[in-house]
Amino acid sequence: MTCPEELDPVRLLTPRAREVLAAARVVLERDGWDTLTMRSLADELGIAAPSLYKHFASKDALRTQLIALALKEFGEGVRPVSGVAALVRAYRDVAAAHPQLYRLATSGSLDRDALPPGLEDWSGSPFLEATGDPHRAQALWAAAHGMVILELDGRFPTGSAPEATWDELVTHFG
Amino acid sequence: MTCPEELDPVRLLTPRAREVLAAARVVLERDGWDTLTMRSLADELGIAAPSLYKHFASKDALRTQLIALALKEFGEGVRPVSGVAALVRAYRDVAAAHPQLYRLATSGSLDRDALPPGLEDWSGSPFLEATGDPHRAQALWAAAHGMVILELDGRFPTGSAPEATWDELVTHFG
DNA sequence: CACCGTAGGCTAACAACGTTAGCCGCGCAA
DNA sequence: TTGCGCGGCTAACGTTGTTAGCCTACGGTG
Repeated sequence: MTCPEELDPVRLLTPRAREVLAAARVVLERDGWDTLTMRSLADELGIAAPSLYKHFASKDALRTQLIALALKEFGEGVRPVSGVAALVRAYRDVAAAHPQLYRLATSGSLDRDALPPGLEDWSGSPFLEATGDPHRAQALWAAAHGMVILELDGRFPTGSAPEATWDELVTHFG
Repeated sequence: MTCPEELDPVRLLTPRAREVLAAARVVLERDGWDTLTMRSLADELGIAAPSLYKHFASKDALRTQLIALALKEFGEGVRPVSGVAALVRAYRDVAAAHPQLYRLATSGSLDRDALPPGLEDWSGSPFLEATGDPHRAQALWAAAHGMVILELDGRFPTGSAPEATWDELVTHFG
């Protein structure tokens, strides 16, 4: 399932800006957000750091575009899906495939005004479809996110969450 | 319920270091972690920034001590408690009372070697007591954390999670 | 053809950040 | 008295995000 075109965040970017964004993705996933420096990103592109500001107003604006990209891709990666178990499984997998992007997209503040209107809702709608109820959807999403982010941050004693813990979650919401 | 003395992270600190830590708490809750600067913290104490390094080896070491403090206090704030509903309620309240400290303590990497051994387990044990099963405990904790952190970061459309969403969570795990 | 705006680079520089080096004064114990 | 350690200080470094100002190539328009 692919994202409706009017929600595609890349749509409004100039071609060169898309290349910058793509490079930022690579560096992000390789180094993490805090280690992604305007200079290191510029190096990746073979240009000087200040040149980046021809394409993005600030590092934070770049972050917002990366988040928008993530919402699109995660939304696509989790759709189509039927049933809570499959949704949770897909959510988990898509996060594990791009851990740094996931963390960036789901942690800290979010500049909603800079996002294509409707993208955030579209990205989360599979949870609504799987549960049939808005509050159940929110609760399931929060639970799945909690599992993923704690696992990403190595907060479980075993390092990653045991399969049985995931099963527990699915059981309660299934 | 109070934390066993041998788990108290403040125990090993010099008196002056405790004052620095207390000031850091104030500044953290007021400004947030990224805006807490070695210089701003020093200002709060009326000293110069480099002097802080007489008490903590780095900003990250300071962060670790704040996290240890948080584990202790959150563990205390949530105990004694009986039943899933009451635990979730207490968890939510204690996080809402110190949002910045909560975010700091539960996000990003954790230097376990610098924590009093057993503190992390002790802090999480109420979930084990309330559920009676390790995996259920982990799942419930992850779900509660997901709710709290998404709410703190303003990720719910309504700003904060509706009461009904919390009820949903409690219902499924109750 | 001459013109000019725009896209996209560049260097130099700034302020703020975490951090280090090196120095100094006080108080207490041998 | 001497020494030492605790807890301050200033000066400075490298790195960060960011700004200012300049230059070049190119694509359309008079």
